[in-house]
Amino acid sequence: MNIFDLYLDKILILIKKLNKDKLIVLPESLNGINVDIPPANFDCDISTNVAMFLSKINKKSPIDLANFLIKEIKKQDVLIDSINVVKPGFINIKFKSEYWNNFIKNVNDNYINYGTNIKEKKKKYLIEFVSANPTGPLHVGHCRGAILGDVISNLLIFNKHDVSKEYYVNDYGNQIINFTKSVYYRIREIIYNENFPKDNTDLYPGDYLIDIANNIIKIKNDYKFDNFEHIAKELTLLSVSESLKLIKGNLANLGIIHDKFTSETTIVQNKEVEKVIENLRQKNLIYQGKIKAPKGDNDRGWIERDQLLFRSTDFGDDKDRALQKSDKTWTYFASDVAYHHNKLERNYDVLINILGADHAGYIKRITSVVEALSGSKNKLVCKVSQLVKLIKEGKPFKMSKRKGDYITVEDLISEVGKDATRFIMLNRSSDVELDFDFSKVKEKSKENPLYYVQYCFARISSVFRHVGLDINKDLKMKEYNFNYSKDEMNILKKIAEWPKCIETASSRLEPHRIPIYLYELSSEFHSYWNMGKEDKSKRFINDDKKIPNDKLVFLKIISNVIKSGMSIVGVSTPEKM
RNA sequence: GGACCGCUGGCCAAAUUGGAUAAGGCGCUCGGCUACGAACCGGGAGAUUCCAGAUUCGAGUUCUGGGCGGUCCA
Repeated sequence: MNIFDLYLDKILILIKKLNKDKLIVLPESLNGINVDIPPANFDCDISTNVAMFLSKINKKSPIDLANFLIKEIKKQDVLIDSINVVKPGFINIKFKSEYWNNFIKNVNDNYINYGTNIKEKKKKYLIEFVSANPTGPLHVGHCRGAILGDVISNLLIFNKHDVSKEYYVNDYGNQIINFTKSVYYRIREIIYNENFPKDNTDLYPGDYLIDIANNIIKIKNDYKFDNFEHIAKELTLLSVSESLKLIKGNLANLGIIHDKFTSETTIVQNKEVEKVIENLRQKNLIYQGKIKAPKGDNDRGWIERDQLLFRSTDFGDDKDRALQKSDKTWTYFASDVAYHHNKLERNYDVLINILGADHAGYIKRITSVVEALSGSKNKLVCKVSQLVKLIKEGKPFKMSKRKGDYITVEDLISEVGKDATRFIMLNRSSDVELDFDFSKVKEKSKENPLYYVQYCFARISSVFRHVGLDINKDLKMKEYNFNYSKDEMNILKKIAEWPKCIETASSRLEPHRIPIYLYELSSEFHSYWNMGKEDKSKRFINDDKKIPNDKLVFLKIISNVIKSGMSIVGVSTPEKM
């Protein structure tokens, strides 16, 4: 129940009728007329710009047109308490308490789905996120995109879409060979007491490799591990599988479970790369050619090579992209093209990729390919999360996988906790770099906005506890004829904004709006709570140790919205803290 | 050289997607627990929204040009 959308529909019907009656003129498109939340300092519930929008075409001043329109609006809506025209031409409407009682009843009766966007057409989504190389456990840098992807999934699911969460495993190529070699040397270190070649910078030095090595030795106790080439294939499979175990464990600790893991090796072995290239060739989008050196880069010794290229410039990319290296092996891009073709063949309405800022340059070429293969520009949506700037003891901290010098997801969770990690990573627009001061977050965990919202829920729970009611049970009300105070109305109006928050967050893939909304709602609630110290009428429990029905419903719908918001964010709402 | 992201009080930042007097937090400052939980609240100081143009009833938001920071470019 989105009261803003509902009222917009009403207004659209009205102006169409007025147009039919030749009382006003309408432009071709009515996009731009909206019904919104008025600023806090106006004593009204909703606000519309309809008069300003129509003023020009009607050759009337917004104010005059608004004055005409408010008479018509008032005629057809008996639940309006007051309606007036303000400065540039806004129409502000305040509803009678009957309207709000209906609203509250509706919200309370359907609280599980309150906020769900019922107008949205149900779609099948495939969302790919994390997809970190399977060469070790996840570190803090992976965290943000992981949480972003997971919460976007939750949002889409909340809006009743069909969502499949997928992880693309890059288990093919040089990185993986080096990784497997590293495991091999660790195994030899354990069995034969040989030193791990620490000066070989191609290898991965991290200690977790020792655990992986030990696990593999247990599984393959009949192996001698005396010739890398002989066992490379099997050792690769084992190493990747062990590494994925670590990663899945990390993700599970963050509260993230993917539906499917797709292996790059499998894509390549099934000849899917050849198939998709043939497909593109038939569309005349493939050719043998050379890429020009980037300008201003002449001093780095650019050699022009003859390569198999995809015409991504046809789709707005700034250069065509290589599918095959000069040694005829496929590029990373080529297998990714095949992977996206694979996704497309599985018939989703929308594909979403969550990428880190360091891969943003990759977006144009991959969206180009998907457009080429699917014929649709909006089939693939890429969402970039900007980097997390790590700060340790006041100084920027550069992580290096090579040196084994990085903060893992496990470190983070054991220090800060899953819930706080999720909330912090989400509390900011993904377009903005995030300063993550490791030591500060540890110290100040109590200042974390997570606790602020959780505390709000805990306070409400405590009221329920005091009067012997269960906050988790449905609240049945026979009658809704309450008269809420102005302070209470402000909070209820905030509750009315919830569906709008969900809609924007979901349509724009901006889940950070949810923690921000929850914080604002909590803030208004805490403020109201404290009023009870000075003014007994604002307390929930009265002198008879009972709670009046109006206050009970009031608390219940607030707690429901917090609970449902927090579950989208993927964090808990404890009843006691 | 190009692409993408950002630029809003001392610091971190939000902004109903073009709306009304630009939120909130940290820090600073003054105040509030004999409690439905102070992990909270109230008051105060602090702004030319990087610069210059343009679009219009109206620009932090759109467009053009420029500046700074970040990320990336077989």
